[in-house]
Amino acid sequence: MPPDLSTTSFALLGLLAFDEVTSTEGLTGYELKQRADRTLRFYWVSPAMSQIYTEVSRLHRHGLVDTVEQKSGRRTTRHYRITAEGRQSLSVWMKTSEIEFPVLKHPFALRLLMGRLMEPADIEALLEGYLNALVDRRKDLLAVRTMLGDDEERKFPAMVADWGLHYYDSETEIVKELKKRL
Amino acid sequence: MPPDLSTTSFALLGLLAFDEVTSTEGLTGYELKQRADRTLRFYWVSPAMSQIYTEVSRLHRHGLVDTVEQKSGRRTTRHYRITAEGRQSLSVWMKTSEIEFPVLKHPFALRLLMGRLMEPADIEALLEGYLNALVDRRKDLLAVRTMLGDDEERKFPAMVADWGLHYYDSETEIVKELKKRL
DNA sequence: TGTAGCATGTAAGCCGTTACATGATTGA
DNA sequence: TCAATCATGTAACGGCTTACATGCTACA
Repeated sequence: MPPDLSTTSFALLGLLAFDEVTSTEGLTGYELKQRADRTLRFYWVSPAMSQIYTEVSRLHRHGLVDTVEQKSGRRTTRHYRITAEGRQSLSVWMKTSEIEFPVLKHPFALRLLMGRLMEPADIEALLEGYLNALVDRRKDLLAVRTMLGDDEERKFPAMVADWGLHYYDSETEIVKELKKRL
Repeated sequence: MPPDLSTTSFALLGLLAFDEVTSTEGLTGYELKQRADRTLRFYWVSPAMSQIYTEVSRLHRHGLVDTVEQKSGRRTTRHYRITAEGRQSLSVWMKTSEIEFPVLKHPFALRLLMGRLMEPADIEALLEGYLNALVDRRKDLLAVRTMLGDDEERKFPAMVADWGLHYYDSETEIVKELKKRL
């Protein structure tokens, strides 16, 4: 039975599992944050640096990762790698944990809900603002998608990136329609 | 300048603002939770009862709501109404607060991201499970949408409900496509 | 030489949850 | 009379953020 860790913990462990395929020396906390910014943030969250370090030492305490330390001066740089136990735990978690329905925290939709309290021009500006934000986000995600390419190795991250792009496109579509309906 | 409250606080204040149109005696914490379950949970969160009571007394402390108390036996039932100051604060918040890009916590997408660690049959079951959950959710939201009807009074909640339905339909569509791509 | 990026961590505190405790009212 | 629903609240704690503190490395 895998230790009872948060989804975020397992998500980070997943990043380490994925990294294992390509590299051997493991990832630092800093690098983990970069990976999270590139993938996790679109479908989960990208935890703060301080949170990354907390999670990674928790994983270490449970034996799910091991570390390679590099000393330079009075500083220690730690590279984390998933262990056999970690792979096992992750796999069990993937198969057995309860999967909650997605949670959406949508500040734009929340404000539209209270549209009665705003001027028509403000509502229009609100939706326009969201459309612009979507353009930026889509650009970021498309860059990730392009980087992933079409090889088998990254098939699943690519699928999830396509999923995200589809979502952003769908949002753009409905928000344009809603704007017309104002 | 409105007091610095969480988005959830303002969301609850928004429910009270909306209620004011139709009723006069205000809402209890319990009723507030029911409203949140009907609307907020689809685009934000439906806070736990304990959180509702915490927020509502915070709003009271800031003078954004007032209370009408009904005593029966040794229990007190409190009805909360938005005050003029509350309306003002809410309106300022709506116009001036920074609007963050939506946050999606998507446990299904997160697992698909690590698809490499699963058997093909498990991945299929994962997506199938999400499709089923979407059917249930859509049913709930459709019931809400139907209840809202098409009168001007509830125009914005209706728009946001339509937005939600569009989102669930879009998810269903892309997940079916992804299933084929497996 | 100074600043941007790499790198690690602690402390304080907010938001929100679950568990627990209590009591009134309605209707089968 | 007993269960469901209405109704309120406290305590403990988890997860996560921001602010703060520190130091190395490369390069303009």
